[in-house]
Amino acid sequence: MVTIKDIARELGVSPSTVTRALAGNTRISAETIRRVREQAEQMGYVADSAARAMRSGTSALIGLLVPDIQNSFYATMARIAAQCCQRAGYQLVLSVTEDDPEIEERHVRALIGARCAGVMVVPTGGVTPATCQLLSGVPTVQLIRRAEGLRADSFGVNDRQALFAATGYLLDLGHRCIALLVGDKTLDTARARFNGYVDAFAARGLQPDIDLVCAGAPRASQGSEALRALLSRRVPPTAIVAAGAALTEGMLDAVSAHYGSTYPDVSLLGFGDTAAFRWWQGEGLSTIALPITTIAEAAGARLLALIKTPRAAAPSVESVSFDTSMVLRGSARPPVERS
Amino acid sequence: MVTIKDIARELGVSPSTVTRALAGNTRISAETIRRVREQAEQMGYVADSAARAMRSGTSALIGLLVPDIQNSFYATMARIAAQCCQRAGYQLVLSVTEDDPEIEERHVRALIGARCAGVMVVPTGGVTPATCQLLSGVPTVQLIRRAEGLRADSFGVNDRQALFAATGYLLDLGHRCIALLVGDKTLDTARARFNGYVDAFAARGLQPDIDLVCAGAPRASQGSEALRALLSRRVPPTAIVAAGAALTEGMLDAVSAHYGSTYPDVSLLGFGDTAAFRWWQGEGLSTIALPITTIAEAAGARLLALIKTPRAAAPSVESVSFDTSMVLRGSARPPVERS
DNA sequence: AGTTGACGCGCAAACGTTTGCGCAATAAAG
DNA sequence: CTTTATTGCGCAAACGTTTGCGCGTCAACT
Repeated sequence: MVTIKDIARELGVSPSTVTRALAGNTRISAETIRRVREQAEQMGYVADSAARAMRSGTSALIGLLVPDIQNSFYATMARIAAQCCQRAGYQLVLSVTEDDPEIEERHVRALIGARCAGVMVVPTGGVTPATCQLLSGVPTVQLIRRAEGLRADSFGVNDRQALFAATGYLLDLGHRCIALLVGDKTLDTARARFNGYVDAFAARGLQPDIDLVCAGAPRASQGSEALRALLSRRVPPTAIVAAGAALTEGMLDAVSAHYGSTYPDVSLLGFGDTAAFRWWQGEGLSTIALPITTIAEAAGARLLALIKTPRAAAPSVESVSFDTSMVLRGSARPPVERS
Repeated sequence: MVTIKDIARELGVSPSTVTRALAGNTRISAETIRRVREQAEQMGYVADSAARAMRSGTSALIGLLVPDIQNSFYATMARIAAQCCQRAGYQLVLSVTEDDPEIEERHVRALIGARCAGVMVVPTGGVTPATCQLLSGVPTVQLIRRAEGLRADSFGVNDRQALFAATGYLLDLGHRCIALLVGDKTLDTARARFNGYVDAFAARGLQPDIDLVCAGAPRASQGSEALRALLSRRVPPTAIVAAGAALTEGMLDAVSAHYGSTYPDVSLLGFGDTAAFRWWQGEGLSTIALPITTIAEAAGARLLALIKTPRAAAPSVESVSFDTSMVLRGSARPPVERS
C-alpha cells in the first residue's frame, strides 16, 4: 500500500505538505498541489481510512440494522439508505439482526468499535440497555419501530390508524370474522396495530373475535403456521389482514398452500406495497401501503444532518409518523355466503 | 470512549498487559486476566477497530458489491453473505453498484482504503482496469458473473445450459416464436445465455427470430419497455423467456400491463426462483431456478478460506459453475392456436 | 532601513492498539 | 550455591494521517 510518506519521499517534500495538497489547502502553492496530486494518482494512492478514522475519531461508516434483508420491505429501505450514504461519501455497514436483541447488541458493539459516524436501526422488540447505552454516543435514527429506552429520532407510520382503516374497510365490506396476523407485544408497532384493529370494531359497536388474532414473532413462518390452523377450522375467517411485512408473506404462503389451485374464497389484506403483490392471483393483493421510500429518505437526511451538526445542538428527540394508504386491488371483496 | 490505557491506569498495570489479558494470552496470570476482563466489562470497553486495523494492516470488514439490493435475487445473496461474515466475526459493507462501472470503481477504492479483509462482487459488465488493479491486492470472489480482467475465483451457474434447457422446453411444447429478454453483450452471462437460446433452436434444426431477442441493460425497466413493443406487434411471441433476475420483473410488469385482468395467452419463463413467483397469476411462474443460496455459501466459504491462508498460497483461480433446474408451475403451456 | 504581513512549507505530536524485546523474580536443575 | 528455565509483566516502537506551531523568505508598507 502506497502511503502519504511514499509520495512525500518521491517528491522531496514533507508528509504534511502532501496531506494539505490533497486536501486542497490554501497556503500550499498551486504548483505543489498539482505535482502532489499527479504523483498520488500515478502511484495509485488510496487514503487509509483506518488511520484517518483514528486521527479524527470518526469513520465514514454508517450502520444499518434490519431484521431481514431478504424481505422486500427492508430491502427497499436498504437501497434508499445506501443511496443516501453513498451520495454523502459514507459506506453502509449492513447488519441483519433476525429480530434477535442479542445479535443486535453484538452488531451495535461492533459498529461503535468502528467509530461509525451514525446508525440507522429498525430496533428489535427487546433492545437491551447495553445497546441503548452504546447507541447514546453516536447519531442514531430509528425506522418503522420505536424502542423504549432509545433516545433517538424515529421515523415510522401511524400504525394504529393504518389498521383502523384497513380493518374498517373489511368491516364495511361486511366481514365480521377477520383474522389478524400481528407481531407480539414486545413491538410497539404490533401493539399499535392491534389497537387499530380492535378500535375499528369498537367504532362500529362491534367486538373482534380474539381467537382470530395471531400474535407472534414477526416472521413469515410464524404467520403461515398460525394461519394454517385458522384456515382449517370448521368456521374459517372470511378475511385476513396481515399487520407486518413478513407476516404478509406468511399469509400468502398459507393461503396458497391451503387453497391450491382453487380460487381462495377469503379476502386478503397485505402490509407494505411490494412490487410482487401486484401479481397475486392475477388480480393483485390489496395492501396497506407504507411510504417506505419517503421514510427511509427522511431518516437518512436526518441522520446526515445529525452527523454534521457541531455535536452541541441539544438533541430534542423527534418522532415523525407518516400516513399509510390503502392500495385496493382484487383480493378484498364482500364475504361470500357459506352454507 | 474508554481505551485500553484507561483500564491500565485504573488497574495500575501497563497497556500491554491489558491487551494480552483481553486476548487471553498465556504469560499473563489468571488472576490478572480476570481483573482486567472484569474492569473492561465494567467500564464498557469496546476495542477501537480503526486502531486495530491500522496496527494489523487489515480490518474486519468484507465488501459486498451487488447491482441492486432491492432485487430479491441479490437480497438473498446479501442475506447469506451477511450470515457467513457475521458468523466469522466480520461486518458486511454493502455497496450498490447499479451496474455502473464508475460507481463500482469508487466503492472498490473505498473498500481498499478501509483495508477490508475481502471482497465479494457481482461485477458490472465493464469492470475498469483500475478496479482490477485495486482488487488484485485483496482476497476476492466473484459471484454469478465473471469479469474479464479480474483474477479471482468465481461462483456462478452454467448459463448456456440453463437457457438451452429452458428454450428447449418451450420449443418442445410447440413454441416457435419465443422472445428472449437478456442482458447486453458486455456481460459474459448474457452472452452465454444467448448462446444457449440459439443452440436450443439449432439442436432441433431450427433458427430463432432475432427480432424477438431483446438485449439491453439488465434492468426491469429496460426489459418491460422492450417487451411492451414486442407484445404490441401484429404477431406477438407465443412465449417469453427472461434471462435475468431483473428482466424477469420487467417481463411480469409488461405482461401485467398489457393483458390487464384478462388471462395472458403467452407462455412465460422466469429466471431465478423468488418466493413471489409462486403467486404469479394464481398458477405460479415457471422459472429457471438458480441455487443462489448454495452459490453464496460456497463463495463466502471460499472467501473466508482465502482470508485465512498465509497469503503465500499460489492463488490458482478457480471457477465453479452450479447447475440450474427448471421449476415448472403453470405459466408455460403449449401455444394456443391464433386465428 | 526597519517593521509588518503574507506565503509556503517542515517538525513533531497525537489518535489506540499490538508485539518484540528485555527485565526481574521465582522455581527447577546442576 | 550457582546456573538455567520459566513466569509475569513493562517499555517503546510502529501502523498512516492530520494539525498546531513555528521558521524562513520575500514583498509591501511606514
